[in-house]
Amino acid sequence: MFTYAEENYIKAIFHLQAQSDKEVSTNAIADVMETKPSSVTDMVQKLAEKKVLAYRKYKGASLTEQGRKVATSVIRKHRLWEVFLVDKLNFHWDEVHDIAEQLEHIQSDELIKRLDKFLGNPDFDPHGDPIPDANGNFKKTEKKLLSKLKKGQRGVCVGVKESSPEFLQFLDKKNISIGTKIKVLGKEFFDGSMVIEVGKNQSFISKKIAESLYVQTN
Amino acid sequence: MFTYAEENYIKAIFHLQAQSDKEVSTNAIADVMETKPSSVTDMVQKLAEKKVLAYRKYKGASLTEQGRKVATSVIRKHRLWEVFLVDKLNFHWDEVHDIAEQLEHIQSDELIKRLDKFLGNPDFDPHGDPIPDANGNFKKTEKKLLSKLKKGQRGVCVGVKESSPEFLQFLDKKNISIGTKIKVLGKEFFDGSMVIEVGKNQSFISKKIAESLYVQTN
DNA sequence: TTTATTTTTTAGCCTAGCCTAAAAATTTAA
DNA sequence: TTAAATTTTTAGGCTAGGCTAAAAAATAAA
Ligand SMILES: [Mn+2]
Ligand SMILES: [Mn+2]
Ligand SMILES: [Mn+2]
Ligand SMILES: [Mn+2]
Repeated sequence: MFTYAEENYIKAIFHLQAQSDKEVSTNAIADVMETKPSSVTDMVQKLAEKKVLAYRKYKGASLTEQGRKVATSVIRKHRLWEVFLVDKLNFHWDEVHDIAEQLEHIQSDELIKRLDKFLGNPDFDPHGDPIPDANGNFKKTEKKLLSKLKKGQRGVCVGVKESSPEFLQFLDKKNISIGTKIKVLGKEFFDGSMVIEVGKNQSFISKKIAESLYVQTN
Repeated sequence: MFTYAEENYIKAIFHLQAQSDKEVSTNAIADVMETKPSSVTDMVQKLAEKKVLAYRKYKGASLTEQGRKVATSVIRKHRLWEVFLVDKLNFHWDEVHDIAEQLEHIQSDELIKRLDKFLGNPDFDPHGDPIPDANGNFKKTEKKLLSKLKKGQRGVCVGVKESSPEFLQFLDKKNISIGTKIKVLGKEFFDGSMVIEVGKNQSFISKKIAESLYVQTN
């Protein structure tokens, strides 16, 4: 139905819209797709003809319901495969993204149905990102950025905002992973840095890090 | 390194050479690839430049050592994924080929290493075809066509020469699968048909079928 | 409210992989 | 050993998905 390139564009636009919700600019898409704006214009015009997005010249693109359906399907596949790689093949969470980028394009509804079952119908991927169901619905959770916590508050790490290998490896060094309990021991107003307790140890965390970690408080 | 199309051509040429060993003709390749001979000429010329095959105008193509390496790697992946689909996701053996055609192109040595281990380092795929090791070596077996058996001889089904869903579903109806014990009760000289014993039942088998089933005698 | 800058689109070109039609080489038949 | 049939290659064209350079529109600055 859709080529790999088309699926990747649709997915990228979905993620961009998740941030701002408005129409997505040509340049923004070119940025995340690592292509030139002129190539993006070509592609969004084709995707508009295919009815997966609405496109207004000089204004931008926004996915139609059909487009959202395609996007969530690809995202569902990506995240299920990541669970497979970590849970079944014992990959580390910083190694799975690139392989999942390939696997997400494999076409077979039956395969995904069975994979989902085989994995125990997981709700979250190894980075704490929610896995949409077959209808494209995400389970809502009340996670917040670690940076929002006040001194003395506790939270459980439930996700990462960015899942680059570099950042994930940094978290490993700090002994932080999904499920880790974190307590804010101190917070520096001036630069937003924090001192946190992880297990029996305490760590210094910059603002940048505190803004890349999702926690759940209860 | 190689595109999907290139990998598919290389794999097809490998399989054609496995039959005859000589140079493979343009038409033969076009046939199995379901493309036109002119497209094949284009592609083999490109693959010759990439050193995966030797090509002599009007004579045909034959894989180099490098080409064989690529082919066996793709075949290894295809068959390992088929094992995964059948053993882990409970697909039936007639459903897995098309999905494996996609999965065989996923690029990650580490993935295949781990998948192989996860599956228990299988030697054969669900159709009885040998899975080459990481160096491209196939385990030799002394299988023969069921049609070679004489009246009274027994054998165990170890493979199918052709694995189209239609044929596999036909075998299901006859209660034949990998590991099934078969005894030749009668053989018709005139048309090569056979009467065989499968479990407690007996079946009539045409020559075409008897020439599509591999058995091992001991 | 002009002018300058930035963003976006258009025009034209490229490669991969396919196609058809025609030419050339090879093989088979007479 | 010529003629006919088949196989293979070449020539030219098409679509997908990129690119650069130039034009046009939108936005920001003066
Ligand atoms: Mn990922
Ligand atoms: Mn993820
Ligand atoms: Mn197969
Ligand atoms: Mn097989």
